[in-house]
Amino acid sequence: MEDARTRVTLQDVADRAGVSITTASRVVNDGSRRVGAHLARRVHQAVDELGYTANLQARAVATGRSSMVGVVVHDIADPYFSSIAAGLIEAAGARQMLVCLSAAPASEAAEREYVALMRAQRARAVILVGSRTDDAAARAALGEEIAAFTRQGGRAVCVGQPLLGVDTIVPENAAGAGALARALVALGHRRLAVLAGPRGLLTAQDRVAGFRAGLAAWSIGLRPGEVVHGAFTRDGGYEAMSSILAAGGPLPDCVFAVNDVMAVGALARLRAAGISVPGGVAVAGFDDILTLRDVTPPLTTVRLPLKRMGEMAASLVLADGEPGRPRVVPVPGEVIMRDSTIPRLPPA
Amino acid sequence: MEDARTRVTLQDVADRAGVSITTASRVVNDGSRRVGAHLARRVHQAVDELGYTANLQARAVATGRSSMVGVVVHDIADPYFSSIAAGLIEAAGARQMLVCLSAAPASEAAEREYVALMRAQRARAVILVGSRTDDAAARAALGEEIAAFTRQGGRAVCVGQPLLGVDTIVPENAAGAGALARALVALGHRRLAVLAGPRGLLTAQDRVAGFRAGLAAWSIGLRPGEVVHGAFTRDGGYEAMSSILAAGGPLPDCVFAVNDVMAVGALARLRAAGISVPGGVAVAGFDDILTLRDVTPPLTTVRLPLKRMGEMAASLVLADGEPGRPRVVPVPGEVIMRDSTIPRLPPA
DNA sequence: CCGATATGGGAAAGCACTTTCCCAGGCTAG
DNA sequence: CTAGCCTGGGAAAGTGCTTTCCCATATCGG
Repeated sequence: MEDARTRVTLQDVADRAGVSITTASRVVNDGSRRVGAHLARRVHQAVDELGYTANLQARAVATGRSSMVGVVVHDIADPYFSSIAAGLIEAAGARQMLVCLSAAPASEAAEREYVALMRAQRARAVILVGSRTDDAAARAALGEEIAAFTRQGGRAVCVGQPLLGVDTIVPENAAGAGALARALVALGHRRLAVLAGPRGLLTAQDRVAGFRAGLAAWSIGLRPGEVVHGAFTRDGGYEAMSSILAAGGPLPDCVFAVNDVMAVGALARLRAAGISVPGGVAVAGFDDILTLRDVTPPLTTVRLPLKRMGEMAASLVLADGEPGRPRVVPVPGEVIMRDSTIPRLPPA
Repeated sequence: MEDARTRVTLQDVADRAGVSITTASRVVNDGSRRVGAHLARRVHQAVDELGYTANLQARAVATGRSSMVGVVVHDIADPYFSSIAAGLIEAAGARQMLVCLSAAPASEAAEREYVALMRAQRARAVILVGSRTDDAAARAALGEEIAAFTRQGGRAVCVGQPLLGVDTIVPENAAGAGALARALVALGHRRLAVLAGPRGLLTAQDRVAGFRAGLAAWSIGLRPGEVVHGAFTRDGGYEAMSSILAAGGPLPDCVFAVNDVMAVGALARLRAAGISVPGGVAVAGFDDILTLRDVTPPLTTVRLPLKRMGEMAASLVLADGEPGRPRVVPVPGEVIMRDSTIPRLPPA
């Protein structure tokens, strides 16, 4: 077996060094116990000559702990998630954790399946990044799987809504959208519309609700036709904007897309319609996606420290808190006013 | 130990079902051998009651094969990589592989380290996504680590330059840039400049070289001052464009940024300088990044099927070719002409 | 100079599985 | 009626590692 020859084990190392496998093991994971300098050298030499690398799987079985952490995002190609993932991967790498990534397109059933897989892998932790949905049944099933995972000794962390009973990094969607709404009204916008994202997604719902609350502070309401749903994507924004245009009435002063990606879609749709921004309609987004900072006109938005949020999630995995009392780490959003919401006329 | 109680093993299942651990194992991985219906039912029931999940690590140790594949990209927040990763993750997930992701910022030393980690994990495969560098020594060291990995039974796949002696998905950077150059000249552009990316990166070098070759077909050359290096990022493009402006001479007809992200930086710099695009200077990029399709003016570029490339890489992992003869899968780029390169005057 | 205490090495018992090999019982074919 | 074969169950030997426990030697205080 060519295979067999090349697969060198600790036993091979021990044999070649003329020591017991115990001693070889102690040398390889130095620190566990002192080994005489002479034998240690012999073992090291054998390791080099044989090109030995410890089998981490076997080690994990023997010790009962692994360094794997599972991360599930909705869509890694979406800059929102890839930014968070970047922070997560960097921080996890620095802490010697092995990150396994999976994509579960906003489906708690798929997330559940991945948590089950991580449970089978005896992963140290699982991190669920992204909005919860309003499907209570699916959420409960997911929660149960997570409970099984934590009961087994794993940690669970979520980035999104604190609805799973685990440590959670919570972007303040409602507060941010509220602040944005107030700022827009302060600028002079009076008739607002919202491109509201998918119906079931709580992040979208929170942002709409927060926006609505912010407007309410100025006694401004949103009528049904002024809230139009669509996918959380560029095309979703494009189409949602389309249906606002198709409705025919007078254009709103300002359109709030619940994320930047949709806002860009809306900009594209308006450009296609020959409507200038902000001259014809103002547009605002949410997230402050880095790659989207150079669109024209520059987009008013609510900045979320995405990369930082990923790092925070990674920290939570290590910092073991008291069980039963999940920690909640709120992350405020910062309103960034740019050209896309300059009012048609300065406020009277 | 609360821990001990909740960690249920196959032995526990066997005990509860009143069968041997052998039988329990056979039932759990059904298919290995027939088991009487009666006992099978008892085992299944025990599994359910105990909430048993097989320990995949232990299984991997026992069987000697794992389903893990390691992926290393330069920067997951970069849309180029996140798109490829998206394809990879989707395809790998469909094939029941577990994807572990790491970021190694264009450093072959870091990649080497990760390959070593995957070797220790006894991963089934490792996929290196991204440009090789011109550091031959580092590349050799990486090659050696990969060789050790494959010798051990792992597969290795690369997306980039076919320089590692492993199966490789090769974007045709030179050919694409060449085609772009010819198209730009055909449009009437005569004085060209290149924002060339980082010096050591072969992908950047290939694109510059291909562009140069394309121009040569029209007997047009690039003088030293017309090729300026910079980071493979938005800011890199911004600064490279800055130094072209700072040089003072007459503006080139068209600037080719070797990737879209840099092109967007260049657009931003030109906007800051009050130079219109394409009125003042034309700008072209490379990659056709999805999130950047809506910048203004729409960017002329060379489209690479990024997501598809990720899927192809995942396929290569499974399709085992003959050893010693690494496969090379070229991926052509498609020139996409958009508004950013409309010439100042129509060609005479 | 002797018993107490480090010190460092190794045998063996895990860890949670798979898989080979053996065996008992039931069936069929001759 | 019996040799031979299939079926399904289990004991036990791996898989590659860690860790406990035991033991021989060396060191040290009194």
